[in-house]
Amino acid sequence: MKASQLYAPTLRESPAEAELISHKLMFRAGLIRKAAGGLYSYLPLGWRVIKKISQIIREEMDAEGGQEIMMPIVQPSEIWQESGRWQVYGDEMMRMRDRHGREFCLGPTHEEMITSLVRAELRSYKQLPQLIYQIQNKYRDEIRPRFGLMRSREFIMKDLYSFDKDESGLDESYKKMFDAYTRIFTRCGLEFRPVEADSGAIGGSNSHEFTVLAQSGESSIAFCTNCDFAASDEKAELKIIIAPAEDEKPIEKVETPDAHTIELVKNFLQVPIEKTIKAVAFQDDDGKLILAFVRGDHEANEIKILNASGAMHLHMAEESAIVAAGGSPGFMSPIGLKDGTIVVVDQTVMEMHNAVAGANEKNFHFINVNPKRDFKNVIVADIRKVQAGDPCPHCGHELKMTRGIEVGQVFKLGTKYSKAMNATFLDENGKAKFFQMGCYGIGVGRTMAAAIEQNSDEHGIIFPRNIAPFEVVVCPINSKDQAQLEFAEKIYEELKNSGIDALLDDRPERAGVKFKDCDLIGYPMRITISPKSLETNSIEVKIRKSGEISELPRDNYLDQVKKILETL
RNA sequence: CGGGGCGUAGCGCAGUUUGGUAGCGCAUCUCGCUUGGGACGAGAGGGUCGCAGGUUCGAAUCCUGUCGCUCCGACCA
Repeated sequence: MKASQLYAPTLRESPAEAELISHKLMFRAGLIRKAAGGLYSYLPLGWRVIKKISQIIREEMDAEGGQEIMMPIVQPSEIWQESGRWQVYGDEMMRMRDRHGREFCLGPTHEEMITSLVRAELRSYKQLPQLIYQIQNKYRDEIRPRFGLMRSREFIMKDLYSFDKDESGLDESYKKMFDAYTRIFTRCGLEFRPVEADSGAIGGSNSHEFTVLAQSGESSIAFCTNCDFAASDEKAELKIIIAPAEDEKPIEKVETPDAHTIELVKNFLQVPIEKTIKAVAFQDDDGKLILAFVRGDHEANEIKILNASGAMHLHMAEESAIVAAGGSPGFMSPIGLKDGTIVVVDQTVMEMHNAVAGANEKNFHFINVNPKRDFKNVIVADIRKVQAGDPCPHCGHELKMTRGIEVGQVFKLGTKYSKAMNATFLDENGKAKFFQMGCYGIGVGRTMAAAIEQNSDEHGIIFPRNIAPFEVVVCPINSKDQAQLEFAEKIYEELKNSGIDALLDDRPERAGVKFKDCDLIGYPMRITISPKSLETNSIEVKIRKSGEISELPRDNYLDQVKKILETL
């Protein structure tokens, strides 16, 4: 490809709306353009990257026995009615009617579609397992699309669905995909972690998210400094922290004027924050009060509280509800509440001794609270959020927190969809059984964005070689100098002939302009052709990532170029 | 859905307070000059000022409505 013919409009300035580095750079480098909120066109350079990522995904899916298919984007409502998700999905689903008034949606995902497809044809255990995938646009009418390709309404996703005859088969399929994902993101040049995740609304028993480490990420993860453990902050299971043993003192009520926050209480009573217990009040959809207690320096984890309390949804409690249950906002404890109030206490709180907690009376706290002795009728569970410094639940070493971008997830669905949609096969004994299913997604556009988010500097993108729009750009200093241009063209042809994905920047621009564009777009390697090249019969190689420059003799540069590319 | 901000040339913005017939930088086109890090000079093209209605002799500017974008939050996997 010659740059003079390439549709790659680069910009000096980024649009005002772009917040993330990756968003700005994708826009400035001419990779994408916006059509409307959350809807993007991929220009030639951007699409080349997408195709390279897709190809890596294909190769790894196929290596595990995946078979590529293509299902319709437009899906009939009936299959969604069957699974019950036509209602559940809500406003996030893009819906439409045809001329006869029949309802359809633009597929936000394809569990229903694949299940309805497969149940007609896969009838025997002998046909299992099956790993079936597609790479295709998905539609989710996000309440707030943002960050360019990170959260868009139309996005490219690889979704694979596994069908197994039993749970151990599913375990195997899951493992295959887990390993394939690890290879895919490694090949894409990403620094990532598979993290244990909450399986959320898609359902199922087991789930990992593949998260690219980046400060701008939307999800927060905890990871161990010693072992492989990593989990999303919502999911991370925590060990009980046992406080040092103490003699239990009798409980005592003390006046704590205006000390309605933990900070004020600890200062007023001169106790360490680890000796305090704080409350968070929620109500469920029916208005029922749910009080959660965690140690003063800990944060309550809503998801865990939800699971522990059995509620469907939680929202912050109204003051009146707290008062009605016998509590006093800012001065709450599980002691002396009215019967029937749901109280969830963090497991670590139960191990505290002679602690400080509210007295359920304005301006009063209890001291010398011993939860095991003093708390009655409470649910004890792990309900706090992980924080930096917590011990790893696997090995006990210190956990650290980081932010990340979720680029893929793997779910064990089990029989959730096969049951709902009555998808069965006959087993060895001729008995009908539900498929054990798994689903495995990768956001292709998001992977591109994440790669850029993780690989850039003040000059622009630094593409990992495997997903770069071109591996090498050949850049004559002065394209109007016929000798230089011819020299560059020869190099370009030689690179192409030896299988290297090269671009010739033959634009009649000044060298500075071309260099700036090369850096902005982020080709891993630039080969500069200058008058000196002609004189000494050599080429100059510049590595985008390191800025390193080297002279290579014209005769045998190809092997060295290949060798260097291997490292990028 | 709540709260803030914004819609003026492809991009970034000024002009709006105090109505008087639209401007700057970048980009684009032509010519000259220049060619190792976004040069310079001269010239040119490009905007129903988001849309609709109203006030006015006159509206980018004031009023009403509407659409869209965007940020924070809530919601959601």
